[in-house]
Amino acid sequence: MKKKLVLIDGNSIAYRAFFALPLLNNDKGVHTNAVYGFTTMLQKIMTDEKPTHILVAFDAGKTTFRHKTYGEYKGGRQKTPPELSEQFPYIRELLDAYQIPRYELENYEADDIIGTLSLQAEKDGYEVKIISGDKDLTQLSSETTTVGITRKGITDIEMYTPEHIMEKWEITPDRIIDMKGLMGDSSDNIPGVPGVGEKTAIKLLKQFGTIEKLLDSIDEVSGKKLKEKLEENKDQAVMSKELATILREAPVKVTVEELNYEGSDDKKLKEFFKELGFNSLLEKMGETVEEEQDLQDVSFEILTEINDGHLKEDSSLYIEVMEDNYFNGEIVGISMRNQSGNYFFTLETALSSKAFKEWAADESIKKSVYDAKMSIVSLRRQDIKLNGVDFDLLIASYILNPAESADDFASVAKRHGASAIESDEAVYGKGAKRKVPAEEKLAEHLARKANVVYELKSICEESLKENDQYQLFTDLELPLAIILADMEYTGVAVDVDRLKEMKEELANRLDEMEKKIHELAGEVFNINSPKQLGVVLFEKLELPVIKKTKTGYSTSADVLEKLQSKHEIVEHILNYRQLGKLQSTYIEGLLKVVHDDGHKVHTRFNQALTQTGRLSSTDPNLQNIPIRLEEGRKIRQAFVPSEKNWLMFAADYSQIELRVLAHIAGDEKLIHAFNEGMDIHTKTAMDVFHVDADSVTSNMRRHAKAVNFGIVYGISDFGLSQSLGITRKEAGEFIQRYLDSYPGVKEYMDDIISEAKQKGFVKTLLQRRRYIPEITSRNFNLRSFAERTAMNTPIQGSAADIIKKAMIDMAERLEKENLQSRLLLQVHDELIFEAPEEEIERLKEIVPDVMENAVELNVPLKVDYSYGPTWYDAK
DNA sequence: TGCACCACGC
DNA sequence: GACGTACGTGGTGCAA
Repeated sequence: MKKKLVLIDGNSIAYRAFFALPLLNNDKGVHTNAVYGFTTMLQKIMTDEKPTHILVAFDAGKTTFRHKTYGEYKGGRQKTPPELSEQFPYIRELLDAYQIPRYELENYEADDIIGTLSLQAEKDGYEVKIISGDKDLTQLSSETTTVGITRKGITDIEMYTPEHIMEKWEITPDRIIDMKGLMGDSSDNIPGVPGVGEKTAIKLLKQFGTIEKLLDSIDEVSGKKLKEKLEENKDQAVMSKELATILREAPVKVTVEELNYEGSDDKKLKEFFKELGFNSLLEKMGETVEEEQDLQDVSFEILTEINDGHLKEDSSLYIEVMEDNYFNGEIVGISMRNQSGNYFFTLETALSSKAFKEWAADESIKKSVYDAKMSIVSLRRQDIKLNGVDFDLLIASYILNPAESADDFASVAKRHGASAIESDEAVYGKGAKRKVPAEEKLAEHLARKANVVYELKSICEESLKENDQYQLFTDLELPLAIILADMEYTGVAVDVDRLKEMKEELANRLDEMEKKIHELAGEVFNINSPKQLGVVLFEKLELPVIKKTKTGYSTSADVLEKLQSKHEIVEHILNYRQLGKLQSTYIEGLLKVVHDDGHKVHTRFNQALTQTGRLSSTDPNLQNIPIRLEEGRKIRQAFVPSEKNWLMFAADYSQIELRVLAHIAGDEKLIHAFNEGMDIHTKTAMDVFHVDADSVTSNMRRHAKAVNFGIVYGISDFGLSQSLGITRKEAGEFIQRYLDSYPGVKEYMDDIISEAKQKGFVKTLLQRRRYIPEITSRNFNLRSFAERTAMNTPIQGSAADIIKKAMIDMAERLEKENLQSRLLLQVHDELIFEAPEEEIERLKEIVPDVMENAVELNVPLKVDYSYGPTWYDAK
C-alpha cells in the first residue's frame, strides 16, 4: 500500500473553525465551537484520505525567525480572542485521544514544520496531503503533494494541485512566493508592493517569471506608475518574498516514519466527547446519549372520556401528526392544558366526545395552539371544527424572528425560555426507525408540549407588543392561517386524464430525443447525469469548457446555450432537459400527489419559513408551475375547477414590488410614473439611457427590465451581469445609472442600510422584521449580501404583507356577499380562485377592488385578471 | 441518507 | 482586493 502522510496546520484550522461556527457552549460554559469544528474537519480528513501517517503542527510562541527579517511581521494582528485561546488545550486533548502526534517548534511556524516534513516525505516516496486555512501553503504543492485549503466553513476543502494552481492563477506553485512578495499579505502584515494586487502580480509574473527577474528587467514594465512603485519598493518586494517563503529545512526533531497512525483511542475519545457535550459525535460512535435530565416532572392525566370539567376557556391545545404532511398522516394524540389541568387523549376519545367537539368549534372559547393551520386541517379531516384560535406559538415565534423559527417544537420552546422538553427525534426516532412510542411516553411528551404553549402565550404576546408586532400577529397572520387552512383543505382539482395523456406523449418524445442524443454522442449514457454528460461533451466531443463546478464540468443551461453553435447535440440536450423537467417534476410529480378521492391536490403553504414574509408551497409546490415557455405552460391545462360550470379566475398585481419601492422611497419620478400609468420598464429605460419614449429599443427595455428585477430581488452586479450576459463592470454601471436617475431610491437605499446597522433589523409596512447582523461584518461578501438584504426585504416583504392583507379582505368580502367562489392559491403576487360562471361578473368587480385597496400607498396598486375553464386559460 | 447539480416560479 | 453573490421546492444521480 502506498504510504500517505497528512500534515495539518493546527492553528489555522482552529481559527477557521472558530470563526466559521457560532460560539457554542457546553453545559459547563466552556466554549467549544473551534474544538467541534476541528473535530468534524479531522473526521472528514480521516475518512477521505485514510492516511498511513499524520501530524498536526502548531505555531510556538509569538516570535519567529521571520521577526528578525522584519520586526513588523504579523504586526497589527488582532490578538487571539480569549474564547478561542481557551479551546487550544481541548484541541490538544482531542488529538491525544485520536492518538495523532502534534508538534511545535520554538522560533518556527507551523508552516515551516509542514514544509520540512513534506519535503522529507516526498523524498521518501510518500503521497502527501497538507490541510490548512491559509493559501500560503499552496506553494508546497507538487506532483506528490496536494494542499487542501478550507473554503467556506470547515469541511469544504479546495484541493490545490499544481494543475489547479495553474488554472486558477496561471502560475506554478513555486511562483506563489513571488506573487505574495508583490501583492503582500495583510493578515501577516507582509507589505508587498503598494498598488499591486493579485491581478497585477500574476500579469507581471507571467511576463517575467520571478521577482528577481522582474527587478532586473524593470524597464520593460508597462505603465509608468506601476514601474515607479516597483522601483520604490524593490527591497520591500524581495523581503516580502522572503517572509512568504516557507522554510523546508527547519530543525524538526521528528521523522516521517515516526508519524505512522494506528487509530484512535476510542474509549478516551468517547470520554472527551462526553465532557464537551458533543452528542452528535458520540452517537456517530454508536453511543446512546442519555437525555439531559433536567426535564421536570410533569403531572398530567390520560383522559378516556372528556367532559365539561376538562374543557375551559384559555386552553392550549396540541395536535400531534407524525407525518409532516398532515393530509396523509393521522392524528396520533392530542393534549390540552388549562386551569383545570394537563391532559392527554387519543383521537378516538376526542371523536367520541360531543363536549369536546362543541368546545373546539366554539368561536368564543379561546385556544392557543402550535401551528394553527395544521391543527385546523388535521381536525377538520376528522370532522372536528376548530375555531377561536387566538394564539399560535409557531407563528408568534416566526414573527418575532423569522430566521430562528425552525419548524421544530423543542427549539422554539427553548428559545423562548419554556421549561425543558425532549426533542421529537428523541421521542419518535428518525428515518426508518421513526414510530409512535408507547402511549405513556407519547402522553407525557404531548402533555409537555401543551404545557409549553400554555406557558409561552403571555411571554410571546408581551414580546410581540414590545416590537409593535402584535397587530401583525392578530390581524394579519392569525386570520391568514385560517384562510390558508381553508385553501389547503379545499384543494385544487386536477384533470388526471389530461396529465396522463401528456405523460404518454412526452414519454414518446423523450425516447426519441434520447436515441438521437446517444446517436450524436456515439455512445449510450445517462443524459440526466451531469457527470456522464460532462464526459461526453467536454472529453469525447471536446467542446470548450465554459464553467466548472466544484465536482466537475458545469452543464447548466447557460453553459449549454453558449455551446449551441459548436455541436448539434447541445440543442437536443437542452430540449431533453426541458421536457425531462416537465415530465419528472410536473407531470409525474403531480400525479404522485393527487388524492384518490376527488382527484385533488392539497398543497401545504408554509407560513413560517421565508425570511421575507412570503409563503412557500409544498407537496405539491403550486407556486412554480411553468408559465414562461408554452410547452410547460400547458401543464396548467390540468388544473381545473372542482365543480361543473365553474371557471378558474386569476388576478395578479402589476409590478407590486416596484410600486412598493416608489412608496417607501418616496421617489417622485417613480411615483409620477405609476400615477401616470406608464410602462415601468420603458420608463426606466428612458431615464437610464436618457432617451424619449420613442427611442427606447427592445434591447434597452430588456436591460431596464433586468435592472428593475435586480432592484426587486436585491441581486448583485454579478447577478445582473449573469442575467444580461454582460460584464460585471457594465452591470455595476447600469445599477449606478439607475440610482442616479432615481435619487429618491438612492436615498432610501442609503438610509435603510444605516438604519439596519443601527437597529440590527429592517422592517416592512406592516412591521414584519428581518434581523441582519452581518450588516456590520468586516467580511466584504457577508456585508454586501447583508446590505442587499436590507434594501430588498422591506420591498419584497411589504408586497407579501399587502397580498396577505388582500387575502383576508377577500375572504371577508366573499362571505359578506354570500358568494360561492373560493380562493384556491396564492402565488406571491397573484390569487387564483374557482368560481361559478354566474359569479364571474361579480368577481371582475370585487377582486381588483379588494386587492387594489388592501392598503393605501402613495401610488395606485393595479390588478389584472382573467378567467377560463382551466388555469391555463386564465391568462 | 445526504449532497451536488439542475431547473421551475416569483 | 476580498471568491460568492434574490428566495424558495423538487427531481435525478451518486457515493456512503
